[in-house]
Amino acid sequence: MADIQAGYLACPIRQVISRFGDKWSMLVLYSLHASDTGVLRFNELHRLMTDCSQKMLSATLKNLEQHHLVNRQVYPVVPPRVEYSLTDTGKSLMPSITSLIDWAKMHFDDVATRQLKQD
Amino acid sequence: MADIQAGYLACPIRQVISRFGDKWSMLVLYSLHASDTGVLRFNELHRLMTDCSQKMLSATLKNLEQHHLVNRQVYPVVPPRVEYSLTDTGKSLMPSITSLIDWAKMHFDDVATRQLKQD
DNA sequence: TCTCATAGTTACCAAAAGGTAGGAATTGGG
DNA sequence: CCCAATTCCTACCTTTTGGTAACTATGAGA
Repeated sequence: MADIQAGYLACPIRQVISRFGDKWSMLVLYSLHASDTGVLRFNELHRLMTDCSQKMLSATLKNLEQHHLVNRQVYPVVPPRVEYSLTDTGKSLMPSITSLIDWAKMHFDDVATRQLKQD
Repeated sequence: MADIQAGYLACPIRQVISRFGDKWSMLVLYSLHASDTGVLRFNELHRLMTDCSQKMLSATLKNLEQHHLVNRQVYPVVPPRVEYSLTDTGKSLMPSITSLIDWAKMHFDDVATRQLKQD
């Protein structure tokens, strides 16, 4: 309770929201987490998230890399090969994210169904 | 893994992001969760989140109410008294949110410190 | 020489989010 | 009669977010 008011920088919720509260970050993290090898190339990610533009995927990955949640491994070949994977910090975040996802799976089916009935 | 591609409506991450990925929703939920009685009036919430404008607090609460995460109890007195509290669905979300918060507390002190050193 | 593939970047634009300031409704108290 | 208190709403504006489309670099293969 007390720490809510304890200032902008000290508030963990704001930290979370400002870092992966955007439209695509969690999806990227979860995609990497859920992939067989834990490693995905740019276009592989893009194929998993077709409605994310190249621009946004690129920006999202850059942001996640800057916050040390994903690794970016570049192979100097042509055509370029770049592989993304979760850092240890990124991996440590996944239980919290999957917890959120599990909650959503349990509750949003109802909501979606309810909404469909109403519409 | 497979369900990422399974369409927009079926993706639980998008459901979460679109519902409480905004700037204030999680803060409201957590404020209610962390308060002594579990009940807060509009101005009490506002005092806990002074940098949230009245407009945004009002909009956030309306949104959370529409998604059945908070109850809105109106007492027809003058001046008006409106009390907000978590619904059972809202309460069921809290473990996931506190998990995220705990993760952030563990990891963002480092990040903040690192950033301060670099700046 | 022409094309293809990869992993982006850039310019431009539209939409959404969010801030500020003021209003509105009500009625008990001075 | 006027003001204060509470919970909003509205108009207006700025900032942020995100989309589209085109462009870049490079070397391998036709």
